[in-house]
Amino acid sequence: MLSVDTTQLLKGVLDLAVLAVLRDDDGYGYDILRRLRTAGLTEIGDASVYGTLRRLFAAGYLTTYVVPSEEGPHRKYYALNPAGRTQLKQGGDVWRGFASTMNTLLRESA
Amino acid sequence: MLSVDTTQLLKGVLDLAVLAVLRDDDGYGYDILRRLRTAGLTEIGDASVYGTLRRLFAAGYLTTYVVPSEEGPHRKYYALNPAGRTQLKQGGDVWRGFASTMNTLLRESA
DNA sequence: TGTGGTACTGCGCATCGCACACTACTGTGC
DNA sequence: GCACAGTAGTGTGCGATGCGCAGTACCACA
Repeated sequence: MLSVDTTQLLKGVLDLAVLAVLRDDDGYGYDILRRLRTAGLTEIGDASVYGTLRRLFAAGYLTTYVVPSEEGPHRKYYALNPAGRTQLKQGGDVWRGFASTMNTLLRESA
Repeated sequence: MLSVDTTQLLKGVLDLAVLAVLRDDDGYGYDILRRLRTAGLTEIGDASVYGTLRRLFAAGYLTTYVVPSEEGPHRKYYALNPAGRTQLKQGGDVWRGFASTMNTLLRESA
């Protein structure tokens, strides 16, 4: 409610983060969650990632395939398709522009 | 819905942006809106700014005083109080950490 | 009189991250 | 055999927040 909340900062950026960690290697939800947490987004919730993956898939940015595992439940892998790569690129540009604007605002203390 | 939406990126950051533009000079809503748009947040909605000001005030980060204007309606000025300055500082730190994490994620293309 | 710019309020909506509960499979230890 | 932890996914509903839009009000100018 008050105080600085990372949750709100994630809005609109989690999509981008998920696309980013899928750029070089396909991944399944649980693994992507670990990648994001390892990367520094330590407070991310599991439901957020699964939800994001479903949204990105519904939006046509990802393809998916199921792989049975010998050490647990099946894994639903996701992979970037061309539209996803375009989105990642565009999103990155928007992010950089936005971040740059914010940095300027925060640092104009002369 | 699809495409890259600046709206979502603002979530949680608008607070910070408003605190930032109030750091050096008090301001009233309409003026703060102009400052933010000038600074680069061109697509920001007026209701967002007014709402944010009310929230920040309710949270105890701002003081306010009304100044009658000779060329239009009265103006409700807002000013940072000590809690607001603390919040600005902390928020800035959180933002920089978060932005740094995202930049790393987006640029790990070897 | 009416049109446009200034300035603020309130209502309701859409998005999205998240907590929580639930299902389900595997391996380990009692 | 059974409880338990770790892995993996789905579905529901909530809360925070930016935004569109309507409404109010004041001023200047034609």
